[in-house]
Amino acid sequence: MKTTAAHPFVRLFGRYLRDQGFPMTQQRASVADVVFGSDEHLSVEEIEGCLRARGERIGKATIYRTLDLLVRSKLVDEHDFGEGFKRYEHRLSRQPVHEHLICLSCGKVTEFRSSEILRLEERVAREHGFRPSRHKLEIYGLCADCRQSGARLEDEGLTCPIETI
Amino acid sequence: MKTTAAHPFVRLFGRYLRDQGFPMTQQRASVADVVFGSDEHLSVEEIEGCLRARGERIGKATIYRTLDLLVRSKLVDEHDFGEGFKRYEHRLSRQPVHEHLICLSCGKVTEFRSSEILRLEERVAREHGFRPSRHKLEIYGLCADCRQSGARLEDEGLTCPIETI
DNA sequence: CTCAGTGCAAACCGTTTGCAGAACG
DNA sequence: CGTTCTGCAAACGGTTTGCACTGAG
Repeated sequence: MKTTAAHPFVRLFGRYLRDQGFPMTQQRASVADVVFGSDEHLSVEEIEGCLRARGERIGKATIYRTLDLLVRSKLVDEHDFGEGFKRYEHRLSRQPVHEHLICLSCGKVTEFRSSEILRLEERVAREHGFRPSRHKLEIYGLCADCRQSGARLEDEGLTCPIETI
Repeated sequence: MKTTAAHPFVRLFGRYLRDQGFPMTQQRASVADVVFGSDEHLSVEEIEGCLRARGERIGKATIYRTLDLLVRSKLVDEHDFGEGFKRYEHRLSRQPVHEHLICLSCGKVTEFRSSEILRLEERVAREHGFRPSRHKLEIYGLCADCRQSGARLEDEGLTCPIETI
């Protein structure tokens, strides 16, 4: 049942479910509690691990189905950082719109805000007759820690840079 | 054999292969020719279709392996627009760094350049001790055509916006 | 001849789905 | 009690891999 220390934001999810005519089950509450209780960008595997660490065994299918509801509710964002699987991040207690710095060595994700990007989105969209709905700005590279521990990014490619053709 | 009308950029790929000690085969030349011959963002399925239309039957595995080489050579960029599969775009005859507008209704991809984004990348990275390697800016929404034909993006989520908590 | 490349089919892996049984209201 | 959810396992789909065969040098 795990009524212990349920994250307050879980109630918001409960409201969304009620609005949509879906019941709040203990599995849904548990998955939501894990997601709202972390400020990381969690993978399904990590979520499953957190649940198991609490002594709750919830099937992957249920986790996926609950994440789908959380994303629909707009309380949670889904990200694909090109790792071959998705990551999930709740949108509460943080700036609703933010961008990501992703370390190519350790995978750490850092968030940052930018107002310029909103202006840029607006302007570019206008120039193309495009109605923007959302954007994604990701900067990939090496985080401070990995730089210091001497991590390197392999670089191959043509010996003659294409610009010199 | 298809010596007919091979795209000149294929020779660059040949040079890369030679540099790496790999032979240029007719399959590799054909895949490269299709990619360099299009200014679209092609999926593997589309590449396979182009090859078939020319009367060439090349196995998917070979196409994937060749695309891997093309990406390594930095002559081709790999993109994931969240469709569940990858798209490939050659980097020649166009601005090497550019961003994408992606229509959520018809899937059309439009490119644009932005110098602000480079400055922004530089500044944000410096603020976080991050060494940037590349970035990705994608704006999702409705293209002009889809707007005119009355396309809509469904929107659900909480009835009470989270900002009002 | 030799060795890497190719093509087929099977494996992979994150994710989705079908269905029998459990749980909510 | 009916309806929805859950959990298992099988299915899915894009991508990767193993391996016998082919072909280039």
